[in-house]
Amino acid sequence: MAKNFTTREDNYSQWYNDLVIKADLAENSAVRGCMVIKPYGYAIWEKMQAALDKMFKDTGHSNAYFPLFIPKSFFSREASHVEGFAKECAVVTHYRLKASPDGKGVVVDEDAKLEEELIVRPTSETIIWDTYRNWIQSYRDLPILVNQWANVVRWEMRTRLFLRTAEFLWQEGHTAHATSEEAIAETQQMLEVYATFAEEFMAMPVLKGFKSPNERFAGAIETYCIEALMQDGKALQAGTSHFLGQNFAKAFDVKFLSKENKLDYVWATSWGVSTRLMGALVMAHSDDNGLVLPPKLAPFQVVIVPIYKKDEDKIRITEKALEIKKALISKGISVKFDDRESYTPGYKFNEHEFRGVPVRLALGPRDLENGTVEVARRDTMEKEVLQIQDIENKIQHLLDQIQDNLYQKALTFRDNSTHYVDTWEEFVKTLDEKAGFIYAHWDGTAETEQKIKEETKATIRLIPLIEKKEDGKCIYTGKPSTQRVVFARSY
RNA sequence: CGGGGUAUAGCGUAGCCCGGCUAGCGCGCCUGCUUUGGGAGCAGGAGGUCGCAGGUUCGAAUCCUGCUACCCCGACCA
Repeated sequence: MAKNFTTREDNYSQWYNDLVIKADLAENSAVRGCMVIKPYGYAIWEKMQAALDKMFKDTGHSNAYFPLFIPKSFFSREASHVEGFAKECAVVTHYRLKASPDGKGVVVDEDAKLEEELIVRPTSETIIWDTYRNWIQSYRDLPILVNQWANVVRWEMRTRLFLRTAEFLWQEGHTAHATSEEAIAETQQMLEVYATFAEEFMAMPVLKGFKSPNERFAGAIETYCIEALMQDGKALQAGTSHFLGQNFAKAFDVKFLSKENKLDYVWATSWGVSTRLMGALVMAHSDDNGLVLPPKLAPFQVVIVPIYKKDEDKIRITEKALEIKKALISKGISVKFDDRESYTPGYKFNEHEFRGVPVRLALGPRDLENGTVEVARRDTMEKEVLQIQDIENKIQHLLDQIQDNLYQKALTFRDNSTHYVDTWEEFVKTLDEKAGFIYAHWDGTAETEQKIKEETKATIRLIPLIEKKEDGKCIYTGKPSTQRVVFARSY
């Protein structure tokens, strides 16, 4: 059991905050709402990036980079887009400082006022579509399949490490297509990519669906999303993919000539996931002993801790440990040999457990005698002693098992936290007593959705993609409905 | 941005009501010796603008005012 560490039952949000800081993932910075992502946390993000980036490339996308700053006028071009983001934009108004009159520090030089103010991007649709205008003349220029890895700024009132910060890292894909069908297919394809990533790499099951008009991205025709369930029964939006129709093409006058020599507006998509996934990852698997990482995203999959008393043991154990390390590396397993001398084995055990290293090997004099090694897995906290012989294959198998077990555990949890309700009383009761995803009928109006939100804080997380048509009555108004939607309280 | 709370060494805290501090303790840190199969022990040592700025007072960590940051609850949101 970790020292001075809040348990989930005791205070879930405190548990999360403590975990992020004590597992060395991130910390608050001197700038309000902005975090410092520490090396260990960033290493996990890099693993996520690498996996996603490969999936983007495999589906034909290329990376590019667009400016951090966006001319203010660009924003006003697409009406609902401005409306959605205006309240949380950081604005650059000047380009120079000068020594302050009292000689203490610097002040903004009022003479250096920008002719047109610049917005720090909260998302890049506008600058990108302004650019695409010059890239696109005919159907031969399409599709454009571009992604960018970048930071964005949304001036949030209340922030939490990874889950909501004023500045965050993400990727945003922006594609341009000749037809509506192709753009919709792209939107759905990227949703699948996100779902696959969440399930295969993060070991986190997700629901796929699309948003109600209320929850839709500002400027989109349709917003698709994946939603995951956290251990406290709250939902977390883990990724979004938007079909933007011709909204941005019209706003930025991006037209192309078709094969038939007809001029038409270009069809668009955009899609993104952010460092918020780090928060999702923490909350999906971790326990009261600290972080639990799926092997596919762990900075180190295996840590080897040597145990010795005498110097001669140390030499022999180090030699054997390095041998094991080499064998594991030959199988593509990432290994850290923790030979720090200033910490005891017990200390190291606790530290690596807290940081979520999937597998720990402990190697001492007894093991040398017997040709064995002690293997401890983080997900179940089980220990066993194995023959060193063929250890690389055994560990590889174990890592696969851990990855799978984490997914199954999360899936079982989600299944047990998914409820079907048909009456308002049941709905309110389930929300308060069980939380989780609630499938219920809704009359399809924004008013009803808003009322439900006001009364219960629950929102429609998504309208399931796989349409199971089922006649029913709206839990709030009793009006007819043809399909259940998913409600939950959310992050 | 509204309501509440907190701010003392790297971290966690005592002291604050009732001013007298040369600011105490635990963890961590440094040095040495002994240790090492689940957060080692002993000895010695370093480390503080008491969040910031004013004010009251012979004297302020302590009382007053303003500001800032963080936490919790709302509104907003990935």
